Amino acid sequence: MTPFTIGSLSKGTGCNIETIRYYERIGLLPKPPRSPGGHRLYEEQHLKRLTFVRRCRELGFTLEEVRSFLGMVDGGNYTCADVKVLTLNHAGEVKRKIADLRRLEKVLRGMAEQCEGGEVPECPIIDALYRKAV
Amino acid sequence: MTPFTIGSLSKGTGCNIETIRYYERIGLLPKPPRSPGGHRLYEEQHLKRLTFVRRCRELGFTLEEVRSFLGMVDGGNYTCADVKVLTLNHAGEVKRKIADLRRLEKVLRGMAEQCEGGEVPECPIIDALYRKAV
DNA sequence: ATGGGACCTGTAGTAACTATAGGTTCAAGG
DNA sequence: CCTTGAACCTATAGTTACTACAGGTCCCAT
Repeated sequence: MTPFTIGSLSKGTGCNIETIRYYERIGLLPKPPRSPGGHRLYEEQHLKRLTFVRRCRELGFTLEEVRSFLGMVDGGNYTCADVKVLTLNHAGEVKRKIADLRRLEKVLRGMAEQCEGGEVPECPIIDALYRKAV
Repeated sequence: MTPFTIGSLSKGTGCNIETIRYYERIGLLPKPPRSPGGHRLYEEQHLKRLTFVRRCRELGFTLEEVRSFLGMVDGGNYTCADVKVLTLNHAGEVKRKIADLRRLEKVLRGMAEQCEGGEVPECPIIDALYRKAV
């Protein structure tokens, strides 16, 4: 259980060093103790917390949402129901985003289909962009 | 064919005024002529160009991609094939993004399912975030 | 001629990092 | 013990694509 440096924390979490310092600056991670020379010294708890943050980010939660998760956890004043609501809301947003992107892909492929891809500068895609509504 | 103001251009395209000025600043839209008092005066061509830009943005192209479309159009040195490649590449990216989000939604719903939503502070979602890999 | 809405410029703020400059500390090899 | 170079430090600026001021000017209908 010897403390480790920011470089090790970075490797252990896959989170890059600048980002770790950034999280500390905005108050998402606690200020860790320092070595006599001023280097940050981390322990297991920091690694866990940062892992939590990164996982939330991978799931598409904003830093503010992560902050409120952490606030609940730190305060111990959350209920399972609270967390479930946040999670399902977020899942709903993701679903909407998927629907948007699906529509988008369809439009793009539709445009490309009308295009013969020849060596001429008359292109139905460009025309579509100039004229058609999405 | 009388020239119109930035407010009308904004209404005609659904693009907000600050954004129009921003596009001009970064060289995506040409600097239009001005009234004696310094107000911007637009014509049909500007409206078409801005519509093109907004449509590309709705389709998820970055401003740099839009810039290269416009460069091709302005230079007249593009072929239908060029445009098709860019479009299909972009469609591929969108497809990948959809796949990611689908995986994401599944994880989120899976986590929520394991949660009874009770009034207790022991929450399987929080546990999952602390422990499981995505 | 006057009031107020539309316009002007320039700057700063947003999210979530990433990158750079210019300096200090640490640990391993000689 | 000393040196060297990798890893660390701070502070600031840049990224994308806008958006939001502040503080002023213009235009046009009454």
